[in-house]
Amino acid sequence: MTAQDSVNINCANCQIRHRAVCSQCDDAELNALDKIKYYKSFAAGENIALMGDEMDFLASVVNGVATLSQTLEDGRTQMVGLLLPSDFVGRPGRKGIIYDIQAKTDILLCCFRREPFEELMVTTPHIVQRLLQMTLDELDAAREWMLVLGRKTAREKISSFFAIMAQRHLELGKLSPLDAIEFDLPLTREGMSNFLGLTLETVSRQISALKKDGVIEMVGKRHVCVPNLQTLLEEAGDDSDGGILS
Amino acid sequence: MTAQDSVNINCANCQIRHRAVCSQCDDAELNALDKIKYYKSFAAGENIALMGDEMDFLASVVNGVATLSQTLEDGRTQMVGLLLPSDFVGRPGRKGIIYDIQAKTDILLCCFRREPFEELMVTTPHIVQRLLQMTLDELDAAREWMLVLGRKTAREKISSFFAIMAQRHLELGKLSPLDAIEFDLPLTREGMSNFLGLTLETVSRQISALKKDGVIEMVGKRHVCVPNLQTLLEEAGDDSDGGILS
DNA sequence: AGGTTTCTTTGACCTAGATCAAACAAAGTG
DNA sequence: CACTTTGTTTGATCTAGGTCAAAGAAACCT
Repeated sequence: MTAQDSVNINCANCQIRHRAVCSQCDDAELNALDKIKYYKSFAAGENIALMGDEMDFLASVVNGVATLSQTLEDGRTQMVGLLLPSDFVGRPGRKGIIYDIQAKTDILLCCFRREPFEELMVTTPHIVQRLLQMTLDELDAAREWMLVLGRKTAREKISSFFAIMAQRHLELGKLSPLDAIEFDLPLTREGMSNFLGLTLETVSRQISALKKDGVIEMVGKRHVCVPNLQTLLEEAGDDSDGGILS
Repeated sequence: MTAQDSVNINCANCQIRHRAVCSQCDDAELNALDKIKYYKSFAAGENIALMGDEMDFLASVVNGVATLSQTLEDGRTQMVGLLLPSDFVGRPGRKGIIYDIQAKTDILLCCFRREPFEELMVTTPHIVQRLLQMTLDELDAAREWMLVLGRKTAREKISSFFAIMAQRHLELGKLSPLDAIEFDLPLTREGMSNFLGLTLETVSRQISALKKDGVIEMVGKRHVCVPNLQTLLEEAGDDSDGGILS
């Protein structure tokens, strides 16, 4: 009922067609997928699934943002995945959900019924191959994130998060890495604190500090402007290579 | 030259045959793999590959332990992977190594030449399918680890690490989860500190504390005895389900 | 417009774990 | 066997980030 009707969606005009799990499929394979798919949207804040649930579909995020998170008995929670457009939701071969999956903005999913999808995985190598690539990329991202969680200071953590957002934005957009980059934060301060293993107060303080030091500019609470990506990367600690125009 | 000659290794008597990347292969497929593989061993402490290297093989760990880790400019390092027997080393489709890979004990790898292995991946669905399963498992493990890094206390972190070791040991062994579990630590105190995002002093202190409280017993510096797994799991904070005999 | 509710910022204080330092233990070496 | 080297333990102190508290600020009601 949200973005779903604004565009009449189908594979031909799909925005994530070239990045999602179906990106390596030919027309016949796409056709097979089309038969087992349906669109479903969730409102911001809504739970897509909770730990312990069974999910009878797998999906691609078409637009919007969702998170995966884990919570300890006493309420401490850690985000373990950030699902952006083209990302895959759910695990083939296992119905049971082991993370909470929550929509952070209004979100539209392209859902595949589990049974026939898993059958397609056997007969359609392109799907498994693409899924393997995507999973390997997620694993790399998770490992980068582990470095952030385990070894970076609060300021470096916030900078790293902004850098991830900025770079995601760069990939999708058309701008040069030398321009200023602007984007909206998909998470509240609390969301960021759960992403980074901090408290929301520390997140707020570090954002204020980065603002004061001119590393970022804020328009309202959610809109960020990064005047110089290189400076931000240095603050994040993963400067490494001179890294221009990679 | 270590474990390699103690057993005359081949697929028929391979200890990891049923868990590794080749576990779903039939005889013909195994035969194709056999043609492109060779064994290679590394001594404890030796680097298998360093960040920036190119690796012209992919491999399964046959025996021994290796680690993946990332290091910041100023020397802070975070372990991001622990490679145990049957685990897969290297990323198909990317020669460039983005983590340091180091042998922590003497280790034996079953190496596949990259080019022909990647060709096999196209023609042999069983390999890609198994690799996808294994990668999804690693991703789950990485996410569990993110919760540890981001939200657990030092005591919980150490307990979690011991719990992982104990459970790995349970899987391979034949004992009941109600027995006492014994195993050797594959890492030094510093290794554990890099695994858990702590300093080695904190690791040492927390081990002493767990020992004093009877949660674990130590024989020498490296051999651990867990008299009661349930108690350890409670200390680790992931008690959750009553969890007997799962 | 007044009144919730939700999110954010900032201040004051405290503590878990880091840092600095020293002694000890075990293993390898000449 | 004395002598490094490498790993471990324990103590004393410090500090980054957590906790507790309160006051904005924005959005959403009715």
